[in-house]
Amino acid sequence: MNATRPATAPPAAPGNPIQVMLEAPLSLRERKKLKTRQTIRREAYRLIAEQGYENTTVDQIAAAAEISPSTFFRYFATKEDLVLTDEYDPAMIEALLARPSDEPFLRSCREAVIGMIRHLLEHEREELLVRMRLVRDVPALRARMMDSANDPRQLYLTVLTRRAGVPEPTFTMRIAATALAAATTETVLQWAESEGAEDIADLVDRTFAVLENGFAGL
Amino acid sequence: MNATRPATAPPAAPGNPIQVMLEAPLSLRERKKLKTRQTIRREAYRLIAEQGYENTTVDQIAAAAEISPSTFFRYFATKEDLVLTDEYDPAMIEALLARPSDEPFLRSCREAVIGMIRHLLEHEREELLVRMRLVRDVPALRARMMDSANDPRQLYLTVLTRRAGVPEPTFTMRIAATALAAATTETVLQWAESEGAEDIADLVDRTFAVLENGFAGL
DNA sequence: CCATCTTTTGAGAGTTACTGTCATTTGACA
DNA sequence: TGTCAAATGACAGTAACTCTCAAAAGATGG
Repeated sequence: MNATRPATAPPAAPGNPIQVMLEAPLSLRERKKLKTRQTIRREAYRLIAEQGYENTTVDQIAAAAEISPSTFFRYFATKEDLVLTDEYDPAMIEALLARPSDEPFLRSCREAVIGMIRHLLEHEREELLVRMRLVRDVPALRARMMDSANDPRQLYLTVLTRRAGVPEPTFTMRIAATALAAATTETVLQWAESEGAEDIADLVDRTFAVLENGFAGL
Repeated sequence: MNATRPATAPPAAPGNPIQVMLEAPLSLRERKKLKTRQTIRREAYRLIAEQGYENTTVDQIAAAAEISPSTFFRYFATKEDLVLTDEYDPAMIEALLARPSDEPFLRSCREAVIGMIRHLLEHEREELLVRMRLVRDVPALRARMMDSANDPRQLYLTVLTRRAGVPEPTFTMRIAATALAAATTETVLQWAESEGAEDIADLVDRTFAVLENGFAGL
């Protein structure tokens, strides 16, 4: 995560660590890679917006991005990853681990989730909405969204395990992480359902209220 | 079996409704269909046990079941459906609706889930274990398992909505159904993880304990 | 039992997401 | 500038589906 390893004196960049990480000095190669990745995504979203997800083929996307289809799969393992991949997990883990470890886990999560979402709303609200709409509408995406590789479950599990200082997660932790991941994901989907009209922080609050109260009143 | 003619006076068959439903007079056509379906599944499981899920092609399954590949897809919309399709939802819904409607929903669920699982263990423990092992090991299956079409989420949602006597599920209900579905599915997967050694009823109890107590102690 | 209608099936061709290989290009670095 | 490693493109292949159409088999009315 620091300089490209190119031991060639990266210029010191002060500021918050995330910024630093994002604006780290990149070699020409890596700048190109990043640019290609962005181009692919941009062209893909454009085509998908025009024609729909299923009607847009990888070949079309590759053509629009001016790369070969082979190259597409070097950037995204599957077509679904175009929509499902993000890079927030490390930040989430950090935010969660930063909370006092004697705080109830649900509370830690609520704070971390709300913090993350605030950040997303500020910086890429539109993209988030587009993505969630797609996940909402395309069955293949909805399914994959819940896959353990891509979803927050592993994240919660990691944090729970580390907080408890045990080597392996317990049964209870697995259940908690799974339920929590499903609930938070569903919350964002419900926000997309309202086309972003609802206050997502409020929705998150209501979600955690259900969980904290043991599903009371149902 | 008898009555090749469903339209005219099916013989009254007393007994429990499920039995009746299952042993209903079937036309020759329908009996054949059922048999084909069973053959496909049996041959598929056999091949999968020998070669693994990914290495077993639909063409192989079709050949083993002595049908054409086209026909395979008339019986199972996708290869995944071979493993993921079951017919327990109606019984689950009934069991849930049969519980007193002033009972806390979580308690109703626990009872219904345990009842259903007891039934499964008695009648098809091995098949359940095989299926859950597959779901556990094959990413594509794990992913699809969580898809709203195949999972218990819709089921819980239906019951919650009907119990409340409202036309549309509320946000809270959606969250609850989602979390609950994820938790129960994960429980069965964890049971498969132990190769069926753990007492599944005990696992279910522990799962509901986590949910009822608002994830306390984590 | 026959004639007709409907459902089920098989054959085959086509699409698309993905995989693997190999030669060529391009940036890194000395 | 020359050498090496990473990135790319061209190409061939696989397997899960989809569609269409004609043949086979069960259902139905006489």
